[in-house]
Amino acid sequence: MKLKPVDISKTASASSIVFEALRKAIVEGDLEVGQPLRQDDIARMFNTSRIPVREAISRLEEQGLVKTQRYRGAVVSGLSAEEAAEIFDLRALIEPEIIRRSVPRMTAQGLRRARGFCEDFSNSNDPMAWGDLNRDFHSELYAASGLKYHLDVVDNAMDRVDRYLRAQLVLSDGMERANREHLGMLEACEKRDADLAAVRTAEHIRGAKDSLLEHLNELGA
Amino acid sequence: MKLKPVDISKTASASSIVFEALRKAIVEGDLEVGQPLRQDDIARMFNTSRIPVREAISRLEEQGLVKTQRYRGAVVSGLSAEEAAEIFDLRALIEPEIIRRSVPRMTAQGLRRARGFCEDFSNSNDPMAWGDLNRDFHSELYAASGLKYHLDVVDNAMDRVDRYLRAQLVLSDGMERANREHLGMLEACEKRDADLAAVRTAEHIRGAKDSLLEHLNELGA
DNA sequence: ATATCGCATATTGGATCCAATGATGAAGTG
DNA sequence: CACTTCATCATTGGATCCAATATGCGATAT
Repeated sequence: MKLKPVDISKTASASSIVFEALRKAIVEGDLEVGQPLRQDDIARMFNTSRIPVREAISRLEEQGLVKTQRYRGAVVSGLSAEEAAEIFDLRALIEPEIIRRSVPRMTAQGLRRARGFCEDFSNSNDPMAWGDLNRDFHSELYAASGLKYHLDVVDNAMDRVDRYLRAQLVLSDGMERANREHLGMLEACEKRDADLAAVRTAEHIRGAKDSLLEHLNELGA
Repeated sequence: MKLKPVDISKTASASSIVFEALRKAIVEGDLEVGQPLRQDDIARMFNTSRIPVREAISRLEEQGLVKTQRYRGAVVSGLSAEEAAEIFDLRALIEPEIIRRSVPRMTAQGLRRARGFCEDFSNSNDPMAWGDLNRDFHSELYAASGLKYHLDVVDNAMDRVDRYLRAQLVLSDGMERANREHLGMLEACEKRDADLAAVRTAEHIRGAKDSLLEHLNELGA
């Protein structure tokens, strides 16, 4: 008899289910910036009491996804253009380093998976799916690095700007350009040219940032 | 009548008091790695119920300072040598960039404060105080950058390796060397040489990492 | 008419209680 | 004597209840 071992001690608790659901909803923009999170409402939605909801909210706050004021509840936190820019800058600093250390350790399967995400991304016509595929692609390229802490930091950074990233993709040439740049990154990885991959990753992120800021300015002006 | 305005809505809740106290105790090494955090005990210590304690613990987990298993509670999480090294690497990547952007914006007062921390650090004979003064010095140099998100990330990184940093300082020439390197960083800032400050910051962090790993190997061998 | 006060309601923070699960150890069985 | 079984206890996760605070609206006074 062969069984796939599953760590049963990690079965989801109510609070982590609520946390993940809220996190996803906030990150993907289903909940608007500034919208208050009513503990009662959320508890009813998940058929639980407010206790797990409160734990979830306090974890979200620790991640910077909501802001709470005592006795006044939590609201989805947004970013100013400057704050978003800063986070893109941090990504442009870290992710090239991750991919540099990842390239020499990438397997053929990993590269195939990355190419798969890249193609799915370019073929998809569903703007809702773009964000996920974009992240899948990046994550796949970074996974081989084995840099767990770096990946945590980048994941949080991407969470914080995810909604802006999605906006950037639907803007004018965002999609076409992301695609082109992804292919460039992928090629560099396949050629095992870590430095080139790093350079192209940095350019890719800075490009997304600049394009986003431009459009934000247009909207603001 | 003149009153100093205080934002009363930010007065600490029980859960945040517990959170800060536990965080400090873990970061500074007062709680040993692997030690379980009993909700009841902690609640008694703070004269509250377990509810705020649980919120505090879930926030600590979000920060990576404890690990919890369902129905088995939370334990203080430690780092392997590799994980500690990875965090130092991330610091060596980010902090030079922060200081580079900070240098042109530093005020004379800021530089004076930094020099003050640096001198206190070098004059102090209390190993317990070294860790704090070291962090104060770094924070002061970084503050002018205005890079809030970067600073958050670095703060968490420092929290995670704080106990190792303290260990490194008491090791052989750790203190003397940190002092020398701090002076070098400070000089560069005072000369308004951002690039030099960045280089010296990177060397400082990599030096601390190498020295720490060496000694860990000695202990392990 | 407007500003202020006060009360009713909504909402959060925390305490207490109950249920679910993991640890411990004693008794029974081969 | 080793090994299993099962009952007890300790501990966590969640529900319900109560207290503290904010918000909104209407009455009242100027």
